[in-house]
Amino acid sequence: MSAKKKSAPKKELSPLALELIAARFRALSEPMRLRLLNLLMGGEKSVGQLVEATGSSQANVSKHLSVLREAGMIAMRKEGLSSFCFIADPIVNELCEMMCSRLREEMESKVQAFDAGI
Amino acid sequence: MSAKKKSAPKKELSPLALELIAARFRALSEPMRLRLLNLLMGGEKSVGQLVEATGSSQANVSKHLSVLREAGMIAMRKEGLSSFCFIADPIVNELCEMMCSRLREEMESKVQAFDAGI
DNA sequence: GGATGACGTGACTATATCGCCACATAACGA
DNA sequence: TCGTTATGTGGCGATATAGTCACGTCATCC
Repeated sequence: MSAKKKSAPKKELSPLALELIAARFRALSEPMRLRLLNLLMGGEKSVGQLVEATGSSQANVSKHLSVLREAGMIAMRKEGLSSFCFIADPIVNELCEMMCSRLREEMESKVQAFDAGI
Repeated sequence: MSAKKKSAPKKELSPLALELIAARFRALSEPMRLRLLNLLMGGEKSVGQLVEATGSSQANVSKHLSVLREAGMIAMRKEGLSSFCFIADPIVNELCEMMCSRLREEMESKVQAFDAGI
């Protein structure tokens, strides 16, 4: 074949791949879902615990958990009456921490620019 | 102070931080914007070039570029009649490549599970 | 000055999503 | 079986967003 794998001067992503990637980012694009993920980073929790921790309604939490589950970011484990959620994709931690540190850098640079009188 | 920086057993994110992080992920949650970013990974391009490459309308491309610009992911450079766009935040490459490779892993594991007859 | 090309922007429609409500479902105990 | 508890789900209204159309703006060329 003439195609060389390592060169790849221009790799166009297929519409399906674009939609899949967008869907995963979309799952992370809501503050409430980020909050739930942030809580789950401290270990698995039941839906009720998440409801109490967030102060939101149970229905709302349940729907957001469904979104995260369909995106493959969390998984559920049933135990008696309760359903326990846990992070199923380690990429969640990486992505969130990366974004957090990046935001912190930006804000700090803005503070520096402000202090410099620019 | 009693608070130790390195321990941080539970770090709750502020509503502002959550909204800022969500806004950045939201900018990446649309296939068309991912497509534009993917094109810009090959180097800076004018708006017209992006319009031609995507086949979308000029107005639509312009609006998506505005979203990416407000999210701080790209920047513009005017040269004569044209405006050239380029990726301003290196996190874009990392995030997209990370997500791409993660998706590839998942799909491959699904293929293996399918081949295994599960 | 007037015409042209490249780009941004406001108005509009269609669609998607959030949060809430009520209700349905499943598991457990008396 | 009946009631209680924990969770999932369909419907609803309000809001947000993608895409399109038309128009405005700015730089360039005649």
